[in-house]
Amino acid sequence: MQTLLHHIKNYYPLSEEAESALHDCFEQTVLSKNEYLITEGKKCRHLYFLERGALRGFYTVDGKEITHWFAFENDFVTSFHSFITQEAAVENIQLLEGSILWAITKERLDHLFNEHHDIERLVRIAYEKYYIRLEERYVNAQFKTAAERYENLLQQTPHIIERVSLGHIASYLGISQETLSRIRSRH
Amino acid sequence: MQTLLHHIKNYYPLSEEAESALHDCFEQTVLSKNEYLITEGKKCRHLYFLERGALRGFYTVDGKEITHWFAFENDFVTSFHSFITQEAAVENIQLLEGSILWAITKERLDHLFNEHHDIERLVRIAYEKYYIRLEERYVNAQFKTAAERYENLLQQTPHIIERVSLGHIASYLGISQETLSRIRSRH
DNA sequence: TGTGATTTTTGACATCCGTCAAAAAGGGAA
DNA sequence: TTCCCTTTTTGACGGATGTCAAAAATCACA
Repeated sequence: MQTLLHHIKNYYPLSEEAESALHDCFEQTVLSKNEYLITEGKKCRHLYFLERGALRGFYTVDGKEITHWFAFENDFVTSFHSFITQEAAVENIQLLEGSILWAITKERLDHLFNEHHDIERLVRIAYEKYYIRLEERYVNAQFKTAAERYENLLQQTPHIIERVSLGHIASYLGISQETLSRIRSRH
Repeated sequence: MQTLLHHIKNYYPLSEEAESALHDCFEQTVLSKNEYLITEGKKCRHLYFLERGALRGFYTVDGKEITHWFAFENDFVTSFHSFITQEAAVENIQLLEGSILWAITKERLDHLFNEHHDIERLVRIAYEKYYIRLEERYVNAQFKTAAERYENLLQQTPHIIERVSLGHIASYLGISQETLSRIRSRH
């Protein structure tokens, strides 16, 4: 929990009241490897903070799993579309490692927004950072070669190789596992 | 200006004071076809609302222009990364048609956030919608074929064909103009 | 340590797409 | 209309990537 509060200060320094209100609204969730945090078809009611562990988000298309993001320590995660719209999720979130998460419901978060302007500001600023990050990923996905995307991933998340299977990484990069293997073999 | 205020109500209904404060902070900008709204290397100080017209955002890589978005009526536009961080822009925004825009500076917007909690909420909610839209574009870019992406674009923005050259559209789809031409010729 | 399951690599082949080059079509101005 | 410039299409070719199949390496757990 201290990790979460400490991390949040990177976005925006909260008042003590806001901080303690936040403290009261998050609940710890501990799950083990391969379990599911969110399953497609079900409404996603929580926003999670990942204190320790690793997750992946994926769609299933024609029976194939398409991993579209990974999350590690200090990431906020949820099925964003479902959390915001409160419609059924179209994606799954699975544990790649045993993980410790902190969860807050949408109702509680909305309530916090009403009570504490600075919490809404914090989230507004967090959205800005996450938007910029996604925009960068988008440009990479669309306009760089598979080899460049792989290099990029290694630079930004060097330890991902030790924590995530190459099959999942290939899927994330939008290429086949065989192609990733060949990219790696020619350095 | 009424268009802007009317459009904003789709996101969140503002108090009268907030609405009139907003009203005072936007300034009209009129530019003609092929002019630049934002040039790479320059800091982007404004967020724009596009009342009438069409724009494109693009990077230059190895002397080639890579269009990564289009904007039409009722879109908010800016070089997002530059506007948020106030660093130099890495992209250009160019007019595809003569356009009417409404501009607000970052300073004024931040000031509005402090004065009006509901304006910050409005923007927080707008970010959510824009994030979801980008997420969808990301998944499309990464995991769909060129032909599917083209079909998708036509469904979402049917009139784009009449307003944007095929060269720009091909660039936006991440394919060469020749490939787009072939996709179109086989329906 | 041994065994079976999973992950990763390698090979062969077809397909999609980019590039270069040139032709065709379209648009604007006198 | 005619001319010129821009946009779009078409053709030929090569390279990158996907798919299928099988071998090799690694991992999990008894």
